[in-house]
Amino acid sequence: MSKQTHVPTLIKLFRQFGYEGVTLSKISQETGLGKASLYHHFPRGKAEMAETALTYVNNWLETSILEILDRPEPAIAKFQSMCEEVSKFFNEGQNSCLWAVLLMEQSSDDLFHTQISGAFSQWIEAIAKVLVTAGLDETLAKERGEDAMIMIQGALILSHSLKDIAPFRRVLQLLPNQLCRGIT
Amino acid sequence: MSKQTHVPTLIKLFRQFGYEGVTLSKISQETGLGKASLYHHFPRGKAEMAETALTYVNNWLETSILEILDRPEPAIAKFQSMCEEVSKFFNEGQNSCLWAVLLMEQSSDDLFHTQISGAFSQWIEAIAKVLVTAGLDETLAKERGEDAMIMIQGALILSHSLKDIAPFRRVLQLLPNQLCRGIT
DNA sequence: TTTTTTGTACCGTTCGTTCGGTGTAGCAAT
DNA sequence: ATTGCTACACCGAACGAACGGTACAAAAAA
Repeated sequence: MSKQTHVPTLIKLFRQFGYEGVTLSKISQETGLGKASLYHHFPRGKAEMAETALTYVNNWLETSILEILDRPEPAIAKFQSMCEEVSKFFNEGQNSCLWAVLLMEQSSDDLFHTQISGAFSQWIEAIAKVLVTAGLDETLAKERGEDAMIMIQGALILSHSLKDIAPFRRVLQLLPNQLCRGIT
Repeated sequence: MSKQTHVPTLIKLFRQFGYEGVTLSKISQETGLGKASLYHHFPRGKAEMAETALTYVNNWLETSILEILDRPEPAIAKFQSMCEEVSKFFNEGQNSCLWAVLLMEQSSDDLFHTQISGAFSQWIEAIAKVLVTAGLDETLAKERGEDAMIMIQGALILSHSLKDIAPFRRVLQLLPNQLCRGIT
């Protein structure tokens, strides 16, 4: 079996239990691979497994989200498609965000911080670019991009805490218009 | 030394490394207490140490935040004081939130989820009550309370990711007016 | 003295990791 | 068709280290 086969399992585990919370036994159990086999695919061990999961998510950002925001469509339509994709990715708010999870534990921070920080910046920049093209001031556009990250991440935490996906749904429903407010 | 003396250290450790990321060795090192002493103060071990840290934070919520929101002042003034207190508590966005950290690792979720969920609900309810008193619709008021949680938590994650406290500061600066919008 | 607090040594378990392989498929050369 | 060789995916068993936790007696405080 290919190495890529087990990446979704890795993502699921790391975002559910965090880096320190995931054990090789759990990974072995969930993938059906022996511990030694895991080291065949990921010679640098647990760190490489988490990095691979992170790379997969960052790839989702580039191929799904950034692609949507680059389409030749009106800004509002792009943001609506983006929010649909986000909702699908996070299973309507029931999944947590791998970026946020790995950010929290500062132990492994330096290992992953570059990738995570870069992902956020890329996403913000892409949203800002859409808004600037639509005629918005550059500074304001970037703030709106940051706002999008803030609301998505905050909504994930709140929904996760209350065990109620309503806040997440509401945020994603209002976000497109909120980003476009004041655009001709 | 009293048990309460070392609670801030516990909070610092758990929010920095997460529940699984904190080891008794680290705690022993940071507090200067031997393992036996730790088990004297916290007979149920690591879980009790985390619970104590969590209880301390929940106590901060009740004595600081909920007290502010219960003062006989205009809504906008209450929210401004609240945001100042929040900014102080999170060291202008440089600290992460213990609630969010412990929420992330679902391994220990059932142990802490009740306390965390309760804290969020209390805070939301207190904000909503202020807004209802100021004449806002009940449903809308509760949504505004949720929005406050969303923006604070989201801003913490973003600021932590970008290693830039500007988004956190901006959110806290705008939050009072945002909560009060549409109030006579 | 009695109670509370601590240092030290230790317990069994599990951690991430590594060693030394097995089984299988392909692929030439014989 | 058989042989030898290589590449690959896989795994059981074990490693040293560190984990959370405990027993117990010395020491400090009351």
